[in-house]
This record gives sequence, structure tokens and C-alpha cells, in this order.
Amino acid sequence: MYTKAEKTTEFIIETVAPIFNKNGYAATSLSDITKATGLTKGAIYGNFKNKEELAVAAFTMTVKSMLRRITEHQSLSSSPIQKLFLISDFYRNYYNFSQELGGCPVLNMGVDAKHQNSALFNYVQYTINKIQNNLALLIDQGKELQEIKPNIDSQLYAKRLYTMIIGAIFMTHTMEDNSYLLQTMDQIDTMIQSELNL
Amino acid sequence: MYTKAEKTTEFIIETVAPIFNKNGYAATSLSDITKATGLTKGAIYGNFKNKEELAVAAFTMTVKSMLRRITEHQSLSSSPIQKLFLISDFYRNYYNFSQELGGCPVLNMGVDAKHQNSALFNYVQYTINKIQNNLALLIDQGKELQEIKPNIDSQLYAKRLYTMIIGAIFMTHTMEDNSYLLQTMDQIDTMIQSELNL
DNA sequence: AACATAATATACCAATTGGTATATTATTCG
DNA sequence: CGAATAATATACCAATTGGTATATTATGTT
Repeated sequence: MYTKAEKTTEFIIETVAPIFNKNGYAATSLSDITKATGLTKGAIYGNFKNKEELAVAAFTMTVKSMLRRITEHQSLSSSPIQKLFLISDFYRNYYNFSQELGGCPVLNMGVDAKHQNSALFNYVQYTINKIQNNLALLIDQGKELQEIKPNIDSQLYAKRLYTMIIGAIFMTHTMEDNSYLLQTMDQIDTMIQSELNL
Repeated sequence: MYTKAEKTTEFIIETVAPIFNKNGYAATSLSDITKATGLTKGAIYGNFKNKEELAVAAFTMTVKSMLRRITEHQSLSSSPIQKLFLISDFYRNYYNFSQELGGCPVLNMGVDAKHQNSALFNYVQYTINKIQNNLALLIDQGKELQEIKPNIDSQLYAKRLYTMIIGAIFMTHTMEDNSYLLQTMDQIDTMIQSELNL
């Protein structure tokens, strides 16, 4: 079982995460936090050292829950190239999913933390590398299983794919138009089919 | 000639624009503004109604100077398809250029203003539409001059191109790695060559 | 049930926030 | 040059900021 405090800590993080994600670090005040949680500053500062530590915890949680969902979705197939298609499939539903999180954490914190908070910004970079390495790994595994053309540069191709994905995420959220994500995923599927597929 | 006040107004906008662009609306305080300009609040509020009006003026200026540079660069050729190549060429140097502006205004304000300031956010959407329409127009003109395949959906293709461009801008700024922009522009050139070019 | 401790609330802090009314200084033009 | 006005500085405002010390309440253990 969890102690009272552990549950409170979790509750604070989950309540506050979409607020930080939406508004950014600086624009989220402690009164926003106390108002949303219904707790007082005493409770917040009893569970977190300061605002920054809470923001990092909230962002970490959001990213983890996002990565978990991608990983889950990939596990629907064991074939590397099919996993790539499942990733594009995942992002087809990303507008709805990320709205629940308060937006895409990678995009929002990448822009917001750049000149505000180096701890958060470093974690964004780390997360992007993780996502890209996962993509590159799938391509390499596809090559080994002779599903994917052997001459493909997996790191370069992974960068290319994630660049398109994050561009589509920005456009869909900013233009409030899901078609950017859908069309980009169509484009990515075509690329996988014609450029990667053996 | 310009009056003293007009020059001061311009001076404030130009000094403050990269600060708003870097930090976002909420994280830029009036003391940041007075410190950077060396002026007092009296001078600032003599030239602008409030912080929001100044932020909008600053963002507008930054966007206009960016759009002017793209337009200038396009004028190096009169051929629509060559203008498309010149656009990708422009974005090859965009990391340096946008760093002078304090980052890409479309990207930064698109993320920052979304939940903070609807005036700014609407202007971001308007700007993106403008850029996209320009791209679509070039494609249409290319079709008329029989430089570009007639069956291309110009609006869809313009969306596709700008999605990739803004994705590359985000990645280059966030990963602090210019290769994202360079590789995406290579990819775009290849697309123009193989998918658009007649 | 009583006690020790953990968790939360209260009340406060100095500093800063955006903004304004008024005083002072520059500028422009007759 | 001098007066009218435009532009900037000063001094202030209430509200809010992140944070803390202490008081109070809840929880778990014997």
C-alpha cells in the first residue's frame, strides 16, 4: 500500500502536470497549483522542495506516460517494420491523446524551458534522443530481419521521421487542425513503404 | 524625419522583441523591459498602452522582418520552382538568422501564446496561413508555367512542406544541432525534384 | 487509547508584478 | 528665445510572487 504522503505526492503531480504543460514553467504560479489541487502551500512544499522540483516531476510523469503508450502500441506487432507503421498509427490519434496531457510535452517544454530552466530543457533533449534511438533501433532490427533495405542510414532516417512527426504535432496544435497529423502520417507510411520496405 | 517619440517606439520594439521571443509573454517582466531599454516605466507606458500591446508590436515586427527576408531571397529567381528551391535555401541559414531574432517567432509564439494570449495566438495562425498560401501560390504558378506537375494539390503540398520546415526548426533549436535543418532541406529539395518537377 | 511523528494548514515575509498619477525634463514651433 | 506641448522619470499603488517558520491536525504504532 501507499502511504498518505505518497498518494498526495502523486495526486499533486497528476493534477499539476497538465497545467505546467499548458502554461509553461514561468506562467504557472503557486496559486494556480494550490487552486487546482485544493491544497495549501504547506502541503505542496511538504512534498516538493520548490516549484522547479515539482515542474520536473510533473514533466517527467507526463513524458513517461506518453512513452509508455507508444511502447504499448508498438507491442501489437513483433515485426520491426510493422512497429514503424504502428508508430505512425499512434500519432494519428495523438491530437486527442496529447490534449488530455495539456499538449505535447516534448514540444511545449522544448520551447518553454529553452531559456527558462536548464534542468527541464536537458530532460527534453534526453527524451528526444530516446525516441529517436528507439526509431533507429527498429530500423536496424528491420534490416537484420531483412524487412528493411540494408543501405538505409538508421540514425539519419530516425531523425527525419521524428522531425516530420514533431512538425505535424506543432501544426495540428497551433492551427487546431488534425489534418496535419493525419496527412503527415500518410506521408510517413508512404515513405516506409517505398523507401524502407525491401 | 521621424519624431523623437517614433524613434523611441521603434527602439523599444526592437530592443524588446528578442526578449519576448526568447522568454515568452508571461516570463517577460516590465523590469526586463526597462532594464534592456534603459528607459523607465513612464517611457514604456507613454509609448504603449500595456504589456500586451508591446508584445504584439514586438512579435509583429519580428515576423515582418522574417517574412521580408524570405521574400527578398525568393526574388533571386523569377521561376516558381526555382523560388521553391530558394526557400529551402533560405531555411538552410535559418538557425543563425533566427537566433538573432531570439528564435523562430512562429514556433515560439505558437507554443507560448496558445494558452496565454489569444491576440498573439491568432496572429501566429494568420502568419502560418500567409506562409502556406505563398507556398501554394508558387506551386500553382509553377503549374501554369508547366514547371510543376499539373496533378499536384498545391494547398496540401504547401502544408506538407511547411510542416517539415517547422519540425526541422524545432529540432534544430531544441537539439542545438543545425543538421536537422540541413537534412530536412535536402529532403525537401529531393521532393521538389522528384515529386513536383515536370 | 495515547503517544510520537508525519502531513497539512496558517500566517507571515521581502521582493516583484503590472500599472498609474504626477512631477520633471526635452522637444518643437511660432 | 519662450511658450506650449510632448516625452520621460519618479514615486507610488494594490496584488501577487515564491518561499518559510510555526501551528495544527491526521496518521500509524505500541
